[in-house]
Amino acid sequence: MTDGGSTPSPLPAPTLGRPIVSRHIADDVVDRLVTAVALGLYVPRQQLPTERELATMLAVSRSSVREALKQLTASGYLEVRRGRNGGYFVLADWGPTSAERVRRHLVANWAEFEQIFDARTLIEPLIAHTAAQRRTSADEGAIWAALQAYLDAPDHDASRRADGSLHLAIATATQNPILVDISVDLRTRISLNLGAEPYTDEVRRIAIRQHQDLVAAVIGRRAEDAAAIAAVHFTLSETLIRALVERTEQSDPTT
Amino acid sequence: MTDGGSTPSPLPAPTLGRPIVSRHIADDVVDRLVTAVALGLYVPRQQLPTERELATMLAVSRSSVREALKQLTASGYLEVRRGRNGGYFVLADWGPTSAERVRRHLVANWAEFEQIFDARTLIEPLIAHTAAQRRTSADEGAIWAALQAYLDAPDHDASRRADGSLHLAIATATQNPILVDISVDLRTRISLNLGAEPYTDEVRRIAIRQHQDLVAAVIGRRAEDAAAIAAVHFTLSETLIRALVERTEQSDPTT
DNA sequence: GGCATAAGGTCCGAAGGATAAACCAAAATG
DNA sequence: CATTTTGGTTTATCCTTCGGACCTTATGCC
Repeated sequence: MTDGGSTPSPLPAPTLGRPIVSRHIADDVVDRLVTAVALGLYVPRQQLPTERELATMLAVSRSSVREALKQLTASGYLEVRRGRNGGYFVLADWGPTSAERVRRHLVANWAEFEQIFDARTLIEPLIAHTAAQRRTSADEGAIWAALQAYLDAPDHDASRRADGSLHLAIATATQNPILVDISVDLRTRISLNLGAEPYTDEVRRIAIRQHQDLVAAVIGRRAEDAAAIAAVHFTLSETLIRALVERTEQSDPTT
Repeated sequence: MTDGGSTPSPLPAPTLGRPIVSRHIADDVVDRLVTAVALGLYVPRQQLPTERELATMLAVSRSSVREALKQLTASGYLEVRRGRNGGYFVLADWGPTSAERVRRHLVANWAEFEQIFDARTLIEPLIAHTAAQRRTSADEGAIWAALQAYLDAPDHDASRRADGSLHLAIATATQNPILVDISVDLRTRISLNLGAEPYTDEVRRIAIRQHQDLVAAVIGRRAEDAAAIAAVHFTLSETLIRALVERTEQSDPTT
């Protein structure tokens, strides 16, 4: 951009940000579905609504839904079965399949991960703090139920799903939908890029204890404690990812 | 949170959220331009880039830019002059023109305002706190320059613009773009709905003092102080808006 | 076995957006 | 007065989306 010479300020070309890209409906549908699965709304082996149902639910044409499902199937996220009782099913091994792909994906988006984790360890304690201050008795019930569901989770997937519900219930207790959105957004951005947060059994034991403490603090209105526990708890995910990266980097340092 | 679906079924279909609506390119352009003006990138009486320039900058067709400019002109946000040295100019009295429209707009979006202000008074202190801890010497220079520009602002518009730059500089000092985005987003959502934050001269005196204190705390790495000052400072806007609503409600309680 | 059913798979045409390009009209500059 | 720079207009074309109609596959039930 050449200097016109008539502008008094040293900003001849005020940037308006990135170019506007026209997104297709199918891309929006993909985002919705990926987010839904990432948040545990649909779990592996579960069947999605039929194409026609999805089209109605999302108020888009079946063609657009089909385009989205086609992309997700091609990416290995979904499996399709034909005929009666057929439909689209969530696949178990979500996201990048090989360690190499995980590593490549992680390092490629490392800067973004750092930012997300950082923002999370800053904001989630604030959410926990606020939730402890503001939670209603209805929130108490929801949080307690979510914790119970988490403790009772029979398998890995159910546990991951319940984890999401629990944190959602706590965020909801802030009484502020914007904070809920931010929390969900941050978690989604991690889950979207990873397929899922890593979640070994050892980690689960630690998380169980932390979740119990966090719930106790929020319900007991001990805001400072809740914030502190949340700070530690959300550092856990970050530690895990870092360990995962280092592991995969060791196993395959080339390429 | 209202119940979206009214289907009598016992919740067999997990909700995927709101229907997907296809947004037009022109709407995106409108959002960009409104945001740019709301953030002070363009001030009243200033000329926007030409249609052809905007089309190139945003990587959309001139037709789409024209559609957006047409909407903004029809809404009273922009003025257009033809011929050489013509173009689109930002109008001075931005946003709803009559008090009645302000009032209607405010009460219609009141729930959202409450949420935004609440989230802001929670998050901005966190940002100030973090900025005080992490600010580099480069940030110090930028923040100091922004404060100077704010103090030197000759008129109302320049002051408002400098206010935005100052808070942007502080958010940037957190070293986390996600936090910057959140801060900008919250401010934009207020400015978008209001046209501008109210900004009387009396308020400006208070804000000047608060800005000086805030900058001193951030630069002095006094995180707790910075958070406390930010908490007070961002309450100011809320108080103002509430006063504005009550005033307009008094002046015209009907309709 | 055979048939109805419920799913995905395919195809087509209509309608509307978005784009690019050419051209018209107005106003300032020299 | 001619040139230039701006917005204003028109047109042709391509792509997306939609809403159907219809085909294919496989299950469940008689």
